[in-house]
Amino acid sequence: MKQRHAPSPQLAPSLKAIPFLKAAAETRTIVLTNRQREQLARIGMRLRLPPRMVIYREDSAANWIFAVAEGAVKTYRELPSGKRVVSAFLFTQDLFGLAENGRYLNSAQSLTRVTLYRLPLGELTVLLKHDADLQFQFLAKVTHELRESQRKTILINRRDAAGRLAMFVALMSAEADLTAGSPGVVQLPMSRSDIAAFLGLSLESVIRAAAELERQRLLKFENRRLVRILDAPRLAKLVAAV
Amino acid sequence: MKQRHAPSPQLAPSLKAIPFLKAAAETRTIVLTNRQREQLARIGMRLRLPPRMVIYREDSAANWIFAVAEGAVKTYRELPSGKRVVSAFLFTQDLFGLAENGRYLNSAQSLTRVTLYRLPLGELTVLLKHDADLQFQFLAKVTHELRESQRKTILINRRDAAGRLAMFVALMSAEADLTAGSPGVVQLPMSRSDIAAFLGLSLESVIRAAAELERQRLLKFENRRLVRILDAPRLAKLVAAV
DNA sequence: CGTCGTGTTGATGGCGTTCAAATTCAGTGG
DNA sequence: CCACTGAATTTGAACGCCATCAACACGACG
Repeated sequence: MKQRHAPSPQLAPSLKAIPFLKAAAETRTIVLTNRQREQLARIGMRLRLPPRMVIYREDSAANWIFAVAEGAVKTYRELPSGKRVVSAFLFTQDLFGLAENGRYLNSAQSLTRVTLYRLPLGELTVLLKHDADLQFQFLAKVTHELRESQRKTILINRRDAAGRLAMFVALMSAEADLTAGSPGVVQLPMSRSDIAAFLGLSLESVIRAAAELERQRLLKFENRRLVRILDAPRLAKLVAAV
Repeated sequence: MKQRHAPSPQLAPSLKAIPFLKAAAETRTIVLTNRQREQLARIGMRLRLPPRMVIYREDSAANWIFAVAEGAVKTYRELPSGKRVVSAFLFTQDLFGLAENGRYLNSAQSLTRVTLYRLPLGELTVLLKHDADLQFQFLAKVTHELRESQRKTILINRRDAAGRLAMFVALMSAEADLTAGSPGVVQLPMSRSDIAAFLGLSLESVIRAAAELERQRLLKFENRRLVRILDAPRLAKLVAAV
């Protein structure tokens, strides 16, 4: 019945977000207290899933919110035309399971082997209404996601495919920096099609953009799931050149 | 305290959002209690501003969050290239003033004469940490904005200018429905340039798209600030045809 | 009546989409 | 270890749409 003490930091539910209030330099991410993580662990369930598993479907009853402990997940929407749009890629300490009126707004699928925390929305709501500090962390997290979403909108507004792909790699690179790994080498757990569906480009355009960035000696696509950043300063310049 | 003496719904701070939990049909929007609105009114200040007034600038210290009581506001970003991107248009019961590390991420400007509530972020934070129910309403509101932002991303993904403009008019129409007004007639408090900057199109494309929608007898642009929806069903079909 | 900001129309070129076909890659089983 | 196989990726060619540049109209305001 009793949970083990002090769950591993990687595996206990935790959230990644830049606070909206001014914070000390080292407080770049919000941190849950051990007690809060224990509370979340108590109401939640830890799941391990293989790649390509559908976690939930659009329009189904939204009974849970999910926190990524390890691995990568994509959320996507099916448009009436049959096209798939990837709303977001989620990594360690990200939350997903956005709902409206008790229904999920998109579908979610694992990209890699993932470890998730599945939190019952009803119990979580009760918990949040009793623990304002915990809720504040969630508020900060959702605010963080809102910022990310607005950034994505700006990204999508770019007309040039190479610029969009550069921004995407920069994004993934920032992600990778948080999870260690050799600098300048970025893992891409998603397929080219997923990247295209995320960037709002055709698959072919993504590939041509990748070729263009290699031609410019900014990036080197070592293989399908690995990019090396060859010239970070020039890449940053291209990313900023909106 | 008697409910009858409630402050005017239009003017007291209030928030508009569809809840993420399943709710009764009539509970389509969240409602603050009178007590909560009084608390917000106590720490906040009511402002009346003329059109075209800059409310805050990108990168300046984010000391306040704003709630629209009446009127229309736009938030926008200046890109390095000098282009302006309109992040959002805000109307009655919307919240704006998104910050990161104590700095605003965009600028805000009034489009019409507006009445705002200006809430000091520090005091609001304290209030939220003491009143979990109130905070929950803010959480719901930010979640709502996140959904809106994701919808906008999908909107922007459309390639055809006419489709984007149709979606925009549909959006404004949904907005107008909440604030009364004759059905089928939609006010556009923003300029064509603003619409273009919001939709990620050139000004000329917006105008041509408008002409195209008139040619198809879907809309009639009565004047620069007024559209009439001529054929709602076909408009809806075009909007959905993503 | 002039002027400036806003809105409109026309012509051209570039870039991404689309359709089509070739090629590589990761499994799988022999 | 190697051949097989379907999926993912890559390359090529033509077309269409939107951005851009340029000229012009309109309307509010002095």
